[in-house]
Amino acid sequence: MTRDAGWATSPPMITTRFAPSPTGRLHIGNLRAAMLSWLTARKGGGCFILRIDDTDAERSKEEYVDAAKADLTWLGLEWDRYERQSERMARYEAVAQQWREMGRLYACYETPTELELRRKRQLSMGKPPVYDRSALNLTKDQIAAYQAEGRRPHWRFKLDQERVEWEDQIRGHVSVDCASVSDPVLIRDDGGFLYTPCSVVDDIDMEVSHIVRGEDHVTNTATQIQMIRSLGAEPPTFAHHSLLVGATGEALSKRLGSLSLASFRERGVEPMALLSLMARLGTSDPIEPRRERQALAEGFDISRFGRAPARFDEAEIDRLNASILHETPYEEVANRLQAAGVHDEIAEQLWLAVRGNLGQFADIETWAKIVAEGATPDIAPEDAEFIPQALALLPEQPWGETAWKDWTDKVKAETGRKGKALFMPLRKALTGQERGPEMAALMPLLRPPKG
RNA sequence: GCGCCCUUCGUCUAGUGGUUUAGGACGCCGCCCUUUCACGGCGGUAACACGGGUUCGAAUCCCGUAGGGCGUACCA
Repeated sequence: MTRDAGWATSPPMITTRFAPSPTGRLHIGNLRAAMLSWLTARKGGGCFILRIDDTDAERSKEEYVDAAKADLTWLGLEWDRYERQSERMARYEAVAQQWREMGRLYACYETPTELELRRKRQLSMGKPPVYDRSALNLTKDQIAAYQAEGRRPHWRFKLDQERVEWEDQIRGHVSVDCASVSDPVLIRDDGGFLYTPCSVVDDIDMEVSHIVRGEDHVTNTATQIQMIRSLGAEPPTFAHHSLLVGATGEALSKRLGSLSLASFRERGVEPMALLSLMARLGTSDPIEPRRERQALAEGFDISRFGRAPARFDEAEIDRLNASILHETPYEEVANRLQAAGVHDEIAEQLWLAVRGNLGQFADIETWAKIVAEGATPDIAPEDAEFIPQALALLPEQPWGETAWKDWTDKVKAETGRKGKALFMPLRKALTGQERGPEMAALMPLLRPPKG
């Protein structure tokens, strides 16, 4: 598929896809693949496909399909097109038949146990555990015997024993020798299609131009390129990103449960904190807190990602989360404040006074409560006499902009206290907290403490 | 076991033989702001995994060692 300059007056449309299998919740590793695919499409004004890889009827669950959509929607990673592989079985069947006719797909009768044994034997002899293609040499009688036994065949794609090479947008020049790769099983003995053929057929049919996925697919890519070419199509552009590892460098697969997107949501993480990290982690570009998805797409360049595994540190999320909150204007959270039960009359003032001290949005509730009900004062033993004395000097309500200064000036004059010894006890008496917003800004919203 | 990939400040990384006293971001530390903490602003600290080569000269090239990731499925 070569394009001449005259025809390609506009750049070719970029199409990417994210293809999760609904066998579990989406986790942070999935997000990396989804996010990079989404950004690749969005940056070029292209098309992002959400494709549910649900060909395995046994393990796929509808609840996970819904959950994946909910997770992506929560993050704002909207898709332009939605596909389900389970609805395309007839198409895969047709391609399989085409491959059979071409002699590229052949029936095998080994059981999983037999294959396992054979691999072990090869390993113990110091040989790579590559399928030996013995099914290709089966006689008619042997096949008949297997069938009489009730064995159903599984089907393998016959690889050309050649070196497959491509220019990967992240990994550079990649070369895989297919002579050292087993012919991939495409169809199981129960007739079910595996991931590989469906993916290949879909990517061709849906005109996917850029496949962005984890490096665990690098070897697959070689076999997929052969399949794509066997169908007369041109392989798309590939970008295989490194996988994430934990904060201490351990493989992330061990703790994916605690790293589900749902768990981040439940913990009160802002979607943009997650996206800000994922869009830049692994590049040398600064990981900046962003509130706009499009801003992330504009500075995005897939080729800036490195090949080394990147550490995912949850503390980074918390920092980004806080920074994002600190600079979020009132208009963007007005609805959420209302939902949190903050009175409209004070919502904006409260937000502007308190946002700089929030680690997560829900922290606003603490301050809303203090403002609405008054705080339970926190009085250190050494301030037991000082606080009642100071409270007696509190100005008349309503407290205005100068209330804090008026009060502290007065208390200072009466008691001779100054500096931290003056301000900290007053802060703790009024808010019950030892850290918090600028008191001058907060005081007009406060009321005298309880008790 | 074998194959592929990776290893620069605590973290993400720039760097493709001299322009490097190895750059940036985050963290950390300090200072400033605030007659308090936090928030914010400014500045500083800090690294080429190890061992051999090649070269006038190596973070950069080669070999080896160690460590890590991935693959080697009738998973994706």
